[in-house]
Amino acid sequence: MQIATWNINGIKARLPEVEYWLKENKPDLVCLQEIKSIDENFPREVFEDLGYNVETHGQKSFNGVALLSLHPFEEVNRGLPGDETDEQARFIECVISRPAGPIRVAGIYLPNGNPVDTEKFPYKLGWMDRLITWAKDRLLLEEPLIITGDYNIIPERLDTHDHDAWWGDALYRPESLERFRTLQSLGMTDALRAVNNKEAYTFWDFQAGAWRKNNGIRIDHLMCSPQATDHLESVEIHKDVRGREKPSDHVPVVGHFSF
DNA sequence: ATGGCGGCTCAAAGCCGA
Repeated sequence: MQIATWNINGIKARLPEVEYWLKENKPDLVCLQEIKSIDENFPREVFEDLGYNVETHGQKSFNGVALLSLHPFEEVNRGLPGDETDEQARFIECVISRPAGPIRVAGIYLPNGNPVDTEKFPYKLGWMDRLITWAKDRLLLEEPLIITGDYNIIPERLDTHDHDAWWGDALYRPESLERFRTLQSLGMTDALRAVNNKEAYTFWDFQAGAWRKNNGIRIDHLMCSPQATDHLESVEIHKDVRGREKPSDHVPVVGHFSF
């Protein structure tokens, strides 16, 4: 089974690319971030025609996440618990069923958090604290659990082209990394890093020739519970997608699992 | 990154992302 994450930076602008990529790769389950669309305007029929079940948690102009699955959804939950006042659409969770049992997947768009001297940074940290609380609860189920999406976290030095340029940014500083480490210490494994100990980026800025110069960072992750990690076979970063016509600034990351 | 690009929007210039 292939489970993928992709921050598409706007479904309206990216629909032809997403459609092309799905046809080429036929992943079982895709978590999309930054659909930048309300639920009513999401082009679900396009994906349904390709055989996908579609669930969205949209928002006007900004954020918004979606799930596309070739397998029926057994359960879908929208919004990260823990703060009733949070109106940003950044979390959607589902359960799909396989003969061997359920597989639980959460698609997340973790807040960027910049600039760090504004309310955006504590919002990011609070969101991560809520994610940790939620993950602790879900891990008690001892199911295959994959929390995947745009984490807006650079896990380590190997994941940036320029440590000095990024260190101190909301994506790469102690308060953010401490919380990412907490998630790891709970038993969530960084799938890419578990199978590949080399430089591997998932994002290149639109600006300053970042793609041309390979000035990238790795911020899109598949974090796997022990029961999911047991079935992890490989992880592919579809880097070529960044070089296509009218690309997103993120590329798809695909986990291959033996379930 | 003192933001150069790109997407979004009450549709021009401003907000947002990372």
